[in-house]
Amino acid sequence: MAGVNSAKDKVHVMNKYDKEPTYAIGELAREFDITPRSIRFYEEQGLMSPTRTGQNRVYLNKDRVRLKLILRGKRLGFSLAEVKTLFDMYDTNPNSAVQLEAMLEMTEQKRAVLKQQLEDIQMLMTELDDVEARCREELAELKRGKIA
Amino acid sequence: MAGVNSAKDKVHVMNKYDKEPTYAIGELAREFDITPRSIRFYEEQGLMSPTRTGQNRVYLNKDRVRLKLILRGKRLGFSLAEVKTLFDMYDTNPNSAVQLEAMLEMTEQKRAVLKQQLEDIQMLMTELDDVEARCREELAELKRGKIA
DNA sequence: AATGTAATTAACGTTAACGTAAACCTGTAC
DNA sequence: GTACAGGTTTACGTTAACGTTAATTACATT
Repeated sequence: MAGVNSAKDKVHVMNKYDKEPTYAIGELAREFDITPRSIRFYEEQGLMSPTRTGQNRVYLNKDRVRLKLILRGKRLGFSLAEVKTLFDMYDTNPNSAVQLEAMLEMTEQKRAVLKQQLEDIQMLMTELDDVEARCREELAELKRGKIA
Repeated sequence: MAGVNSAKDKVHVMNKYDKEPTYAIGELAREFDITPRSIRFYEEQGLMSPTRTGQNRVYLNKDRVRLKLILRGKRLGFSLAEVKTLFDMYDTNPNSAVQLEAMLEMTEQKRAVLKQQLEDIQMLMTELDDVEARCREELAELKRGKIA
């Protein structure tokens, strides 16, 4: 359905004195450079629940914020399931100590993973240095005619 | 088949004066804390080719080293396919000038990728720092009773 | 009326890296 | 002489995060 955000449509969800902006799925998709399919998938996983106009999804600011948080979580290396548990906690008991500590625990975990990756990368880099040095040496010898 | 590494079996692959150690699949699996299934899978993907005693796989030191490299590559986020191309490059014509040049080019590429990954990880870490700091602050305020 | 654009649901496809039977063989130990 | 421990192949199952049709609906424009 086109024109979800046209003036005519918006009459259904807000009036002249209540103009919270709404978004169609395509708009959000473009804004965050993802596909509508992804957004529907997030909903299917229980990460969002936009309202409807007829059968069309209508997103409010809170939904947009949620989407932003989902993507941010993904960038941080959280799975959708992990993001969902955070959301669920926030939904049932916002800003509780329990929730904050859960968040801290998760970030600690990710930090450990990242630390391991850093060490591995540094090890591989020195190994690359080795391989490269040996390559250059063999090449030099080849060109000096010492081999072949 | 049990006892691949028994003295009797080893007669087939080495004598009193040539004692390169051999490993059964289960030994390597335990040593690196993976399953035999994984090791067979790596072979299926062309990453290793252990010798056989009858139908049983027998691993030499070079195979063990390969396995170690595979696992390190995985920890670094390389796919098995990527690890394989690296192996293939090293295996084919290790001494030709052309191959050496190609290898150098490849290591340069990998180095660039690793550098990018390093930067990404560092960015993620600072983002995690941010999130964590805000969490701790909110927690502190909670405990000071400033928020119910 | 026809065309175009955006939306919907349903459901199967994809990729990587294995997990998990099932059915078999076989040397070693009790 | 049989049970066990470990090995074998073959092949289908699993997970995450979507991609990709397909078939349909509905509004907007020409």
